[in-house]
Amino acid sequence: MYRDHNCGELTIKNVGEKVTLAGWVQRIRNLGSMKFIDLRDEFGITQIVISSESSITDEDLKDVVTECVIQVVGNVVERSNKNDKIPTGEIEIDAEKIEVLGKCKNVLPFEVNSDKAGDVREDLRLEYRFLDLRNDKLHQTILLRSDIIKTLRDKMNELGFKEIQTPILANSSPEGARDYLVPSRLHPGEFYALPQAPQQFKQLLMVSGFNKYYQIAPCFRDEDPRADRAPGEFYQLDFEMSFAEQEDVLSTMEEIFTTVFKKHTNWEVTKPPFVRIPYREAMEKYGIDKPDLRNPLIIQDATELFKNTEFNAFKGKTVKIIIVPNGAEQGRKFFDNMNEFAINEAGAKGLAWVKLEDGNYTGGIAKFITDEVKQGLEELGAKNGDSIFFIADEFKTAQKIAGLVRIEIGNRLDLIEKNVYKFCFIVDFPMYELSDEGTIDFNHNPFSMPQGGMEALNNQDPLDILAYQYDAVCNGYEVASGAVRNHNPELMVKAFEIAGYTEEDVKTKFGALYNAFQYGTPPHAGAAPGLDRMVMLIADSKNIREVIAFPKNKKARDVMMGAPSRVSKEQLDDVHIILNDKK
RNA sequence: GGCCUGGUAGUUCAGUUGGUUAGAAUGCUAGCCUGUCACGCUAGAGGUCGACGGUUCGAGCCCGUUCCAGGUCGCCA
Repeated sequence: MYRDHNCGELTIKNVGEKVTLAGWVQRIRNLGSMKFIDLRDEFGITQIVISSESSITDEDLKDVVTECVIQVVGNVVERSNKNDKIPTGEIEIDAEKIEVLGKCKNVLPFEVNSDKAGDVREDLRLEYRFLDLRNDKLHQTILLRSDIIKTLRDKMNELGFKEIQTPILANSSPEGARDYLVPSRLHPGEFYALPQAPQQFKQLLMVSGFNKYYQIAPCFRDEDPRADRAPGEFYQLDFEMSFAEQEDVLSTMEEIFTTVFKKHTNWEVTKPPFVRIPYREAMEKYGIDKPDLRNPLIIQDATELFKNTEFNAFKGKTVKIIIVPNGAEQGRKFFDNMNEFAINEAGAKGLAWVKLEDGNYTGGIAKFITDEVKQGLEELGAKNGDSIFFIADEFKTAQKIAGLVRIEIGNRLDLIEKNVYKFCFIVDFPMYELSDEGTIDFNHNPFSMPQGGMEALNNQDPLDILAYQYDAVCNGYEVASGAVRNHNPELMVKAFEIAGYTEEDVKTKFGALYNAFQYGTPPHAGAAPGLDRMVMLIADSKNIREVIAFPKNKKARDVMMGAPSRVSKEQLDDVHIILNDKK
């Protein structure tokens, strides 16, 4: 037996007991003839004391260094000096015997469990992730992730969902992100692909009559990462419901999100129903399809106001404005910095602004504000003491830049509401979009049901057709994406035809699904909340790698394990691969 | 792939206009210390200033190239 108690449970009630503890040496305080050791495990810290009367010699303590693993036998005694910062602070263990179970032979690459642990260079922390995970904050986040997964599973089961595993070795799908390929040994020249999502499998489960499916599903996409997007692999709470419409899925998500966020945080959580914002409205008001509703600023259109302007930069452009309440109190530097941001980070040509002070428009482009424009701006809500930013560009670009500027102003002026999770759904995504080459492309998910069905596909401008396609958004992060699926093979063929695919294409690329839909398919819909993002939000972390036990770095490399790596010639031969190393 | 920021003791950082031997904190090592809990005090070790090239009498600092890391855009059905 290595231990009979953990390091977080002994209290004043245990005084007099003889106990055996085991854990890591967090800190040694050597006062000469008397020594203290903070012994740590996942459950807490217990102080070990080696008194002057102890039979433990310095020789016995030779290998007892920071972060080694020891076993301690001793008696629980009441402390003369208590520590009210930790639950075990009223007692300590008077050590009789100390044995090193796991030596720490090497110099630590960084200080483990110090206040500064989170500031250490990230690539070093990733290389020694097993040490970094000893740090309490990160350690607790990974435990939190485990608890969240349990809450999700409990909730899904309670709602009648059944967890079903789908293949990891799947097939390459032509749409979407770049696939991770796995060469086949038995079939020379052929490849599996790791699934980007269990999309087709879960729809096939609906065809098979499974009423409600879910899975904590690993997804693999070979795309560049972001602070909120892990490279390579990530997890989704993937679910699908038969005989379901959009509202059935949205209310299910409301239930899931409020349950898990309320259980694991103290912050205020949006009460259902979450506001449903049509995609086009989101783009107009927030310039982005994942608006942070904690930010009170909104974008308004002022194109009409400036149609007769003398200001060349605005002529013939879409003009978006952001009115910043009490923004006039900001100094010149703030406006210069915002301008710099707009140009360098947002890709704007410039960022015009004015202040509204004592009834006058001052600064920036004030001289171009005519009486007519003044009146218009005031009708849009501008009042004394405000400042106004103007973004003029082509329609889509202006929207996008205004969106980025809105976020930046919110951050710089600290306008973001604190300690709250604000959820919304973005609905009515367009079915199609114009590609850079000017062709019609699927905007989002080719399996989504077009609103208006065959009628719409036949008669509407494809770019006007909306899909039953929705995202869940929380505090500016896309936390889920889903759709009512197109389960009608004829509709599917027509939908693909508009995007330039023939029926044959559909059959080759999505053969299983297309075929299955010929045999009686229930209408179905689903979504996939991102697990990593949820944990990130709940843990209030800015970086997705903080919520993953063994994350890859920005170049999708595992610097601890050394993946990816070269493999032997024999292994390559097995899978019929010859490397082209010339590049 | 583009852009932005960064790279100086084990770690986190400072380093003036280009000027003697590159500093601090922390960690580490040794010594002292009987109530510490981020113990304290004293001493010590520890540096290819990411790499390469250039300008200069002289480069951590200026210039060029390159590597690495993070952020961001592209990308992410």
